[in-house]
Amino acid sequence: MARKPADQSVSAKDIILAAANVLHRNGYEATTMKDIAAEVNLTAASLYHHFRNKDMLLLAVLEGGLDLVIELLEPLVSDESLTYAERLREMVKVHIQMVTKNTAVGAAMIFEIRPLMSLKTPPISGNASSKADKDLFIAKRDNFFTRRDQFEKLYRQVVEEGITAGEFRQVDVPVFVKTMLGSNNWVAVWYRDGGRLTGEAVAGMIADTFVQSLVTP
Amino acid sequence: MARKPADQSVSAKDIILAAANVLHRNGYEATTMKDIAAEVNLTAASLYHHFRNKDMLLLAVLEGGLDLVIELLEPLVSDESLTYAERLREMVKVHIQMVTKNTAVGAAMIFEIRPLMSLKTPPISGNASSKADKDLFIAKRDNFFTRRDQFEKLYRQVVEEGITAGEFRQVDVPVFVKTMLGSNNWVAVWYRDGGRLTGEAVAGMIADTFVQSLVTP
DNA sequence: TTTATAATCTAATATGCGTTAGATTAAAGT
DNA sequence: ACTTTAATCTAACGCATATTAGATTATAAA
Repeated sequence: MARKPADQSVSAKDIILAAANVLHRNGYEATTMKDIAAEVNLTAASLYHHFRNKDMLLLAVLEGGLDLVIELLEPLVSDESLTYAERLREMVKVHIQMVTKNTAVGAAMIFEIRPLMSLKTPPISGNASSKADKDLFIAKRDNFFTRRDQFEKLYRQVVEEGITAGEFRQVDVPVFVKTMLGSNNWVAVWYRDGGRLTGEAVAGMIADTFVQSLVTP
Repeated sequence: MARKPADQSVSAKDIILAAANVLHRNGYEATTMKDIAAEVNLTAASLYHHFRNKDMLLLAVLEGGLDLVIELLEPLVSDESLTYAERLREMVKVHIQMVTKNTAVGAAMIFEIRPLMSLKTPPISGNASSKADKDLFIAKRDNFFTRRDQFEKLYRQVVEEGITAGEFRQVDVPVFVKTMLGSNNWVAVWYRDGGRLTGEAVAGMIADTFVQSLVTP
């Protein structure tokens, strides 16, 4: 059928990974197809063999990152062998370590949301294929936001149940969770590999901060 | 000498304010000179009468926002009539209310940092004036980051002194402060006017979260 | 009233970027 | 061997954008 040789042939996954790196470095709008291509030694045009257009590629990055965190957090939410405080601590630790280690996750969490929100002014002509592309993009984008809500809901659930169980003090759950998410996501902004602290150490400290706040005797 | 008539003539401050709004809506790279100009009923070209170029204009926005928060936080840091917990609570409240009310502050705090970090590849020719512009930009940018450090230092000081005074538990101050900043800044991302809670209410809740965490008996 | 200058506009330039078209290369299947 | 098809390239197109040049308008100072 096809092709999958030695040094030629870069997989879609490779491209997604490269895009994640560039996204993390430069942000959404400042990331060019050329930049991404260069990261895998291709030309910009070649990327279109793997992805319909730029938005689709970047969306793939965000989806991948988000799916990864959700996959790791989900089992913790309902791990009956842990107290709610322990569940929350583990979640924060996993979340932050993903953000520091996996650039796609970092990208998915920060900065990249707004450009997706508003589908820019429809270019010009009612080109047939571009109309279909746009619909596909919108569908995928909506799906991304839905997953994002699911992600946030994981945190809410643990906090809510912890309150009900009397383990946590009463807080406004949506705001408290967003407060946590802000801190966790922000790590992607300031954390640098090889700095004073490891990602794990940072994760532990931030987990402590919120658990301490919640579990006041 | 000059001119400053009725309905013509838009001040630099007006333009900065407009730019702040657009920045807050669209992010750095997605903000065009045309967008900004439209917000004050001018053409893009007219903006160049007030600012040397786009970077300078946007930098003016960020500077303005940052200066404003610093100005408001500074007196709280050393207000001897307040406990450290009270100082911290007030700082968080002021910070968040600025972020929700003043688009320039929100812009200065989030999203807009990375594009400034890396001065993109020098366009092409060694145009004389553009070289000078670039130097000026770099100088102003460095100054911005310096102010940003000062801002962060305000928080560090209060936390440090609170620990020394025995009012707060022992924490890693740099990480704790960045954790707070993440939460506070993140508010600019999710807060919407007219939502379930006022900016003030949100500010109070987030302030509680961190004070509770710090002042565990 | 004249003059200087601030503030704005219209028009043009140049460049970077996303994207498309078409040719080329290399492997897999037959 | 031959054919098909995946993966890539080179070249080109079109568009939006930042920026510049030059003309125009309006006001303050003389």
